[in-house]
Amino acid sequence: MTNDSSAAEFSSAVPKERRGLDPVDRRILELLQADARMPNNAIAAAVGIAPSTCHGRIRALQESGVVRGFHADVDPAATGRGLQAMIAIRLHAHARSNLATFKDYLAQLPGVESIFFVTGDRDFLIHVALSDSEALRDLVAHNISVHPEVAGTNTSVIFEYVSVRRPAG
Amino acid sequence: MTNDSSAAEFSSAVPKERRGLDPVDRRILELLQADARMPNNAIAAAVGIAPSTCHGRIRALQESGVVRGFHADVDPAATGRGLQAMIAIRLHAHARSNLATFKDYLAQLPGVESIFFVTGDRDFLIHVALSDSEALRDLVAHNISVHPEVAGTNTSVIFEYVSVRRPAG
DNA sequence: ACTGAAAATGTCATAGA
DNA sequence: TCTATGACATTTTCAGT
Repeated sequence: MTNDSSAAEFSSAVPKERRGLDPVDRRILELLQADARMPNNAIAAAVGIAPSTCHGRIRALQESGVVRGFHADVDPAATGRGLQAMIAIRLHAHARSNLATFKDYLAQLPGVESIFFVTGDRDFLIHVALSDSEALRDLVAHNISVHPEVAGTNTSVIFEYVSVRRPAG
Repeated sequence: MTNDSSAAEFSSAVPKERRGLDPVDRRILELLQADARMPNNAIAAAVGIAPSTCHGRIRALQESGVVRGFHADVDPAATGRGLQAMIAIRLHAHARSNLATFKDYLAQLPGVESIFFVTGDRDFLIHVALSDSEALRDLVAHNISVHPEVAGTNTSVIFEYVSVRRPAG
């Protein structure tokens, strides 16, 4: 299993946080991405290590920030927000100094699912999920367009949104 | 199994799938969105119902499709994909009949995190996470732009991506 | 819908490779 | 340092009420 050469000494002494992830770690991550509620011992069996070792690895992955959290994927339509849109926002040139503040403002708006701060002809893209077109119009008209830093917006309705989950490999 | 109280009969006989969500259900959903690994009995205590009842509600929410799954949030940078981008894709007018096929093609490409099928001047927006700019260039040049159905692409690098989690309310 | 018991699971301490 | 085994605490699950 382990070789007895002196080189092995060095490689195993390196802390895990500073190295790349093991194949085993990557496999654990894939399984947890597919199902965050998969039991620890089932994960251990799937990747071929002991449950306690697996538990320690998962804990290390969380504490090192590789795993940022575990979240339920809730259907927006089921909670009364069946209309999704992508709103592109362009800011005035002089307003680009305090982008963090504007980002926090966007995060507080109702229905905002995610925020992309991008290069190119637009500054922000925000993905929103709202009850209906009236709520979308209100959001853009009353909360975004009127903002003094906003130079312009461009709203696209989302017909379909797919979050791609990669299979184990 | 059957109770003899006529009043309780009516209120409990309504199937949960056809009604709107209870305030208790909504609270459970919020907690699970914040932390999918929160223990059932902790959720039950937080929302003020018995663990068995809470467990039944969570199972019903899953089976009715309100909860689509539980997923680990893994930092893309930690798995060697530190460069994120949003690629806008415009299709040829004649190619818009088989959008589902093209969507499946996109979903199979490496690094694709999510796909937005939108209205407006673009047809698709895809959020990708890749190792470096070379991988991004390869993806656009060799896998997207060359596709016969693609009329044009527009790539924006993502400086920051924030997934907004709404607090309990 | 609640309570309590049994089964399954998660967690931690200790020890070996 | 990584891994494995076993004891213990917690949680899930299912019975009855």
